[in-house]
Formats: sequence, C-alpha cells, structure tokens
Amino acid sequence: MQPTIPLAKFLPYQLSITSNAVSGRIAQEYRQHFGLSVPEWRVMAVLGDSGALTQRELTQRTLMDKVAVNRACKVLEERGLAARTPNAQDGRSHHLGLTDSGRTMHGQIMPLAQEMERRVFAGFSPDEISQFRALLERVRAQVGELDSDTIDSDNFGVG
Amino acid sequence: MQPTIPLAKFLPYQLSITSNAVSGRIAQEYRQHFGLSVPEWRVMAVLGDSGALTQRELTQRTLMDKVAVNRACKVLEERGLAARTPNAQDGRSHHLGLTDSGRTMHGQIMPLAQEMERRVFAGFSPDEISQFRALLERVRAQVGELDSDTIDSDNFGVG
DNA sequence: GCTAACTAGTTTCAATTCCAATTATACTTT
DNA sequence: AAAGTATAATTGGAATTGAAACTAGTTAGC
Repeated sequence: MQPTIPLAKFLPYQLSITSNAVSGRIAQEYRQHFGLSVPEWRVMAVLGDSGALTQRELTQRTLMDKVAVNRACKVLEERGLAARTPNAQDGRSHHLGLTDSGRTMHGQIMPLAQEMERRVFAGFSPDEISQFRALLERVRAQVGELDSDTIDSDNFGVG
Repeated sequence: MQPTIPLAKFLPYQLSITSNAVSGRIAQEYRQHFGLSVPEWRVMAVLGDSGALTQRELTQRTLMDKVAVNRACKVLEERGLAARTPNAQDGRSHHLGLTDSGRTMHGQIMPLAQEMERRVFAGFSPDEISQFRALLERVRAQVGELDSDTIDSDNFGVG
C-alpha cells in the first residue's frame, strides 16, 4: 500500500508552478519595457546572438513551434526590428536579421534578461546555480529518453 | 561591456523548456490512460487527498485559475467522477467530492503519478531530489517577493 | 529532365486559456 | 430590515496556441 502524494509534493507539479511563476514575471517585464511577447523576445535574443538565420534555424535554436517562430518573426518585421533578406541557397526561406533599431533594442534587452536572472536567483550560490542548471538538463534529457516508449497500462511500468 | 548570453544558457529559459517537456509527457500519459486533462487530473488528485472541497478551496490548493477549476469540476461531474453536495455554511458554493468511481480512478491515478515522477527523476539520488525540490521552492518564493515591485526602466535595477 | 518525395514557410481552424461581466448568495451598516 | 458591498460560481468573448492543410521551392530516383 503506497501513501498518497499530496499534489504539493509532486515534483512535476512544483516544477510547473515554479516555471509558470518565473515565466509570468519575465513576460510581464518584457511586455512592459519593450512590448514584446516571450516568443518575440526569444527570437530577438537568438538573432542578436547569432546573426541572421532562417526560420528553420530559429525553430531549432529556440525549441519553439515553427508557427510560433513564424508569427514572432512577422511581428518583429512589422515593427522594423528585424528584416528578411533573400536566401541564395534556398528560395523557400529568407535570412532574418536584426535591423539597427532591433540591435539597439537587443542591447537593452540583454541587460534586462541578466538582471531578471540575477533577481530570480538572488541568494543562490554559484554552486547552487550550476547544480540547478545541471539538474534541469538531466531532467530534460531523461524526458527525451522516455518519449520513445510509453508506460504499460497494467502495471504502470512498475512491473 | 557585458557579454551576450546565449538563450540556451539563460536559466529561466532552461526552466521553461524543462517544465514544458515534463508537463507535456505527463499530460500525454493522463490523456492516454484516463482521458483526463492536467487541470482535471490536479483536481482529482487534491480531492482524493483532501476529501470534499469547494471550488474556492480547490483554486487555492491547485494554484489554478478559478475558471480552469470550474471547468475541470464540470467535466468530472459529467463523467460521474465527482459529485456536488450542498454547502450548509454557504449557499453559493457546493462541496465537491469524488464518487466511488472517482475514488477508484484516483487509486489508479496516483500510482501512475508516482511512476511518472520516478521515471522523470530516475538516476537522481535522494539528496539531489530534495535539493532540486528546495531550489524550486526558493525560486518560487523569490519570484513572489519580486512580484510586488517592478524593475526601473533606466537602470534595470542594477543602479 | 521529369516525376515523386520532401522541406520551409504560411494559413486555417479548432481547442485552450484568460479576462471581464453576470448571477446568486452572503455579509455589513445603519 | 433595506441598501450597499463583497464573494463563489458561472458564462461569454477575445486572444493564444497547436495540429493539420496548403503553397512554393528543393532534392532524389529513374
């Protein structure tokens, strides 16, 4: 006989509410300061870091849905923060890069990102931060593994 | 001059994608095995753990939106997994509790939850798990603190 | 070099989520 | 006890999201 787990002790739940709290707070900052959504911010961050990319590359680097990437790109283009230039190697895609105004905003965005990170993890030692990072990475890898097979109905894999 | 942070090293981003991966995997299991959404599952988990509650109490305990709670409750009621009984103390609300069939499902659900938790955190030592838990909790508390004040436009709080 | 299969990007549609308004009941003040 | 305020639950509508369909261009096999 197993004891019941209160929801609050369930790690995936704790992970979820913590992530939502952090994401929500950060989304609020970006909206207030720059009028950017999270997908838009992520695309800006990657473009500023890597130079011009295709949407496909952006999808890979941000781990976002290609529709989300496409919509973010459209908005950034409409706002004049990014621009498309033809891709000589592949007529289906374009290279998307930051404009001057996009680069200017990127220069303001990254300090805010760093400040948010600093605040959220204030009171953590460098060791704790790198441990946290490592744990997250391992969890993610583990879920990737799991994704291939499914838990058996009868015994829930406890066998 | 600050170095740029690649998105992949940005902790809130790592937290977000890890949480999404875990939530997605778990949602898939609940859908497959029980036809339950995550909000529905959470309500079931809390009801099974605490006995009958009002929607207000469910909202507090699950940290979900009251609309999400309401709709989850409606679905559970329609499926005969939960039932409402009048609340003598307050005519506006009802006590929502699991039915026999709900309790039966709860009995199957919790082992699946534990198995998922075990799998996602397979390879973690008990120490690492409790450290992870503690880190999540501290992050969440920290964000709660932050929520009261806002970062100043001019200096991003670095001042 | 033509056809078939594939891929990048876009659009559409349906589901979900989130906010705001509504309803019904409860409290509070006079 | 009447009027006004507050709160639990619900509903409706707007915005967001994701899956699948669609378009245009590319690659591979013959």
